[in-house]
Amino acid sequence: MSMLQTNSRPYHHGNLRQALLQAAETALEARGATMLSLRELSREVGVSHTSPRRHFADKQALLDALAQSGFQRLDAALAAAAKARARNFSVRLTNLAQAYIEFALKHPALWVLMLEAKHRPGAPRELLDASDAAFSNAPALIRTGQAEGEIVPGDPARLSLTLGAALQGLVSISTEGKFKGVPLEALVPGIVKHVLLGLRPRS
Amino acid sequence: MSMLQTNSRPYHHGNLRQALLQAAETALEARGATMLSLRELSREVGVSHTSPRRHFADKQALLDALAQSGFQRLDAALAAAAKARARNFSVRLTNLAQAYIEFALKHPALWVLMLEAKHRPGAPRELLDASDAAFSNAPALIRTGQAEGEIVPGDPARLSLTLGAALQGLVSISTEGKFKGVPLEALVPGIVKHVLLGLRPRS
DNA sequence: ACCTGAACACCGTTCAAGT
DNA sequence: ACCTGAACACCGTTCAAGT
Repeated sequence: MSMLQTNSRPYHHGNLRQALLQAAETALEARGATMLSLRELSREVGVSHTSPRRHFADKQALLDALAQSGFQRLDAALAAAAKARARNFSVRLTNLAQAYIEFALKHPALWVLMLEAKHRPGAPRELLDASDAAFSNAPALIRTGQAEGEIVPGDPARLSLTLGAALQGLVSISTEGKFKGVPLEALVPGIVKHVLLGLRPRS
Repeated sequence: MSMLQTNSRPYHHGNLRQALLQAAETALEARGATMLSLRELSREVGVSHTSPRRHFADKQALLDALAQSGFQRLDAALAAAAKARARNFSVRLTNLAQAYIEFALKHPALWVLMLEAKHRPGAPRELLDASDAAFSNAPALIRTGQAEGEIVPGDPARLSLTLGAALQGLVSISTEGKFKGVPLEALVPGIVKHVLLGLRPRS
């Protein structure tokens, strides 16, 4: 009866949306996106299998919401890394890069989900906005670098595309956080150096 | 009866494995990986829903085989692009890059499947081998560049990682083949140039 | 408002059986 | 060898109904 209801789990659950997202993320990292079942999530959260419908139109909507929260957390992590003061520009750039890699390696399944969700035709606007926000951190730092004379002139978005793409690709190319046995974290400084100095010899 | 059998579709189908892979790829690009059903593929190919079992242990095995064939085709496309003769090195590098981008944009759903399959823990060795082969084209070209004095000395694998990652990331970052409205093909020369010359001003 | 239970039309996978 | 049909234990989604 109602006497059994507690504040942490009232009749109307109170937090079903958040509880479902949390359970989904755990299940996602543990068993993969293919194995994720709304019914199973409902069971874990302790609610009937039709309840999620109140908060998510369908399974895809739940996955989109999860991806969106991922982009928001990525944005926060990158912003924090970019804000950290450091003696020279390339160190700050490396810090941003490391934060990016760290996030991807920490939530590998969520990472894949984020990319998929973003690419899907008809992805919700909110999701794309969250993604754009996260990917605006690198251009902002590049702009700072230009002001300091550390970066060639040009459109910051275009210039940071090379760095951002290299980092994004580093994660995609690697398997289990490594490339040819070397952990990605150890590869980041080299990547940043190459992007700054280029592969062509400086006569 | 047996009189109705034709050479193109004998009783034992003859080509069920290939037919399933073809149908799967078509369905994949048309409806997405989530919507892909073995039973539906069986119906399309005209076979009972248990027949795929003869050729693929389970659904994942079929997807892995599809991803593997993707890597093999990517390898062929990249090898062809790298072989094409061109006056100077950076043009050859750009050609390779364009072939890479072209493949990814031509088969977007297959592309995602390939990356996922490769990242999945327990991915079959054959799949990883096919992936490694495809990703060996860039280091090979970098090695050539070093011989011509166009690329700084160093481990070709490490050096080409920056280029390969940048291209891979370019696809991942983009939505519907565009980045901020600009088609990826138009962005490739700039990326290659940045990777060669670097973002830091050349005094 | 928020949640439930029954019902519908699907799945993937297994297994004994057919040619 | 290769394929089939029935059966099992699941899905996602819909809908009328409960508090």
